[in-house]
Amino acid sequence: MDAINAKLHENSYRLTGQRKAILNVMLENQGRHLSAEEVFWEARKIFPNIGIATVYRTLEKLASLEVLYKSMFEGNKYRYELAEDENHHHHHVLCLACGQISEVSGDLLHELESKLDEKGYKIIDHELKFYGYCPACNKEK
Amino acid sequence: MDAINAKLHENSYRLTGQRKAILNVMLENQGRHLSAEEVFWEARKIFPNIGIATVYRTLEKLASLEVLYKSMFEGNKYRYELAEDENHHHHHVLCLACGQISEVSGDLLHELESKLDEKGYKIIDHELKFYGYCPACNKEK
DNA sequence: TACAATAATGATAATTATTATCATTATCAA
DNA sequence: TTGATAATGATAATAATTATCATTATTGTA
Ligand SMILES: [Mn+2]
Ligand SMILES: [Mn+2]
Ligand SMILES: [Zn+2]
Ligand SMILES: [Zn+2]
Repeated sequence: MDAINAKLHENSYRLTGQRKAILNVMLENQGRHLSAEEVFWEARKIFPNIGIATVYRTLEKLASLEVLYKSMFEGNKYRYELAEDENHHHHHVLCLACGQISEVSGDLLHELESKLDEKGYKIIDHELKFYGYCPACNKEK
Repeated sequence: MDAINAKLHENSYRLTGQRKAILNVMLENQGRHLSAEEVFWEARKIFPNIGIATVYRTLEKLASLEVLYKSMFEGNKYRYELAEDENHHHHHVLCLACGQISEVSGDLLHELESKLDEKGYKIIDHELKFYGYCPACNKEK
């Protein structure tokens, strides 16, 4: 939290009550991937008058500072999670039956990236999603 | 085109003039990734009265038959392209400077997929995107 | 401490892509 | 030819996000 505060301060972003509330929501929900609206309702429990615009603005700001990581799963809305590692993020498995999002840490993509380097590309980041069935749903069939 | 017609027929989807126009647009733009609106304007040149709703409906249908492949790049709108291979699709490199989308064929993901299999997942598909600079933009710097 | 500059907020309007509705028209199979 | 069904186009509705703007809060400085 102090690290985050410092990061905000560096960029002259003020750590207001609203932003604190949103950060608390994200900290309390580590491992989950929350939509802006979900964050909004959780944040209201801590800071009742917070507006949805502030939630969107704050999530955006925190994502741009890489405090949060923003991604899209079903293709209609963004979801946010705390960005643990500075350098590289993990990948996701989306269950086609129950919608559960689980995570994969292994990173076999450097090989492919270096192939692209050889071709003249400069790869900065990548995003990988798996679609399938989680162990629970897979067992049921 | 005959293969596509057969596919439509199997599912009792009629190959109307509008659908033919849209398919022509996609065939004439192989390698490109078109949004619904781009398809709409191109299709109007062939079939002037075609409506945007028909374009959306047709793209959706063709994607569900795997004649087209649908994906999202910048996070606001879907893009469509002809699906060449029945089995597995290619991956994309999005240039952070010029926005150009290029393609990668190599597929090193089976390794990761089999690791997930061992954990009890059943992986059906995956989606991989690289973000970086294309050779041209990379040279400029 | 008071003040002026600046940043942040909340309400709400606007935007954008997509989907739903529905009356009309086209196509198919018998 | 005809009746059933599918497809179409115009347009309304939806849903997520962004923009606007007047008001309020915070900050560093005099
Ligand atoms: Mn995650
Ligand atoms: Mn492609
Ligand atoms: Zn599941
Ligand atoms: Zn480029």
